[in-house]
Amino acid sequence: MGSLSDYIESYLKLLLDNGPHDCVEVQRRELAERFRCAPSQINYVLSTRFTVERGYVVETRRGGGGYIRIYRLDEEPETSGIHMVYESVGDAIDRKAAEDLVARLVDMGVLDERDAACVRAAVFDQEDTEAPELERIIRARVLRAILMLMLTQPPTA
Amino acid sequence: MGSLSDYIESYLKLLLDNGPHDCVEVQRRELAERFRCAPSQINYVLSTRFTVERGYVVETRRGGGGYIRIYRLDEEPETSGIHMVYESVGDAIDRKAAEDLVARLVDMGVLDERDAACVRAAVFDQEDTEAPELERIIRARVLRAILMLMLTQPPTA
DNA sequence: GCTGTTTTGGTCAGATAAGGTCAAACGCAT
DNA sequence: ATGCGTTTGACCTTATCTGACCAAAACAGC
Repeated sequence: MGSLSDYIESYLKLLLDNGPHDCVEVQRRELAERFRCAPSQINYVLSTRFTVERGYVVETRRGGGGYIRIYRLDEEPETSGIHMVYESVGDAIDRKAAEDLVARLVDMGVLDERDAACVRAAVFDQEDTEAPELERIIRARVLRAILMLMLTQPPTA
Repeated sequence: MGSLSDYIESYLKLLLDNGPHDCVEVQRRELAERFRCAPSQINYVLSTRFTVERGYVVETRRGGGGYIRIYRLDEEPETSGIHMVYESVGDAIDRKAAEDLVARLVDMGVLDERDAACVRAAVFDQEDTEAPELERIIRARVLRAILMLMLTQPPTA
């Protein structure tokens, strides 16, 4: 306990605790200056401590007026569907495994029927192409991305 | 949301929202003065945010009494959203065209922000693979499938 | 009707202002 | 001395903004 990364981490969590929302917006450059470190240090902190598995979502924008926005998710990461998605979806996944995952998420009550239908439209109701392995890889990516978004931003929220 | 371009964009959309028609007329120089920027900044905003793909048509005239007129293309909701999806999404589609379509559907009010975010997660926030053409084909299929579902089964319905 | 001047807007290359990536160096505990 | 988490720096990508120069439309005086 005492590394620069730890300090940056606590600083950001402090901002989250004190702010009115579960969200903070900072600038990489400004943060790096405040802590007198290389800007890429900030990326290191984000990628090791503010991951989805730990209950955070990070959103960024480049260019003039760029920013880094950190959202804190309210669920317990362990029990949530998020954890399951990370466990079940690897680099590649076949249709059946994907369908099973969606069914389980619906069962758990973390995914509603409409969301499930969207996911099915996006990843199952698709013809096969001539590149089955690439297809499994793309399916995994799309599935993970869309489920992550749905779970981190539930409907009506 | 903090860049000058963003402010100019919202200002113009505000004028469109408050005006009696789906059309607004401004002067480039006057706008540039209001926002204290180079006149060409206005062209930048127009060319990045008020494109046909996003549902706007811009008409200009030079010389004394010159103007910049922005029309917001207004389609009938519901049915035409579906129509647009069929028009815009062919056998294959690149990222930019897909993004523009989604932005336009949001603008039209037939797709809410969360659905849009899901679609973006599914089709844009994806790394490139080594098979770009196949990727464009899969993107088109996924995009069409998911948008059709979302439009035919709107949230809260 | 011409012609030149003024008033607009258009274009495009380059500057500026973010943030991202990755490999190598560092440093401490085992 | 090796391994892992940390830290840095060089280089890249994206988004925005400006300025110099160009083009068209209107207008004024002939």
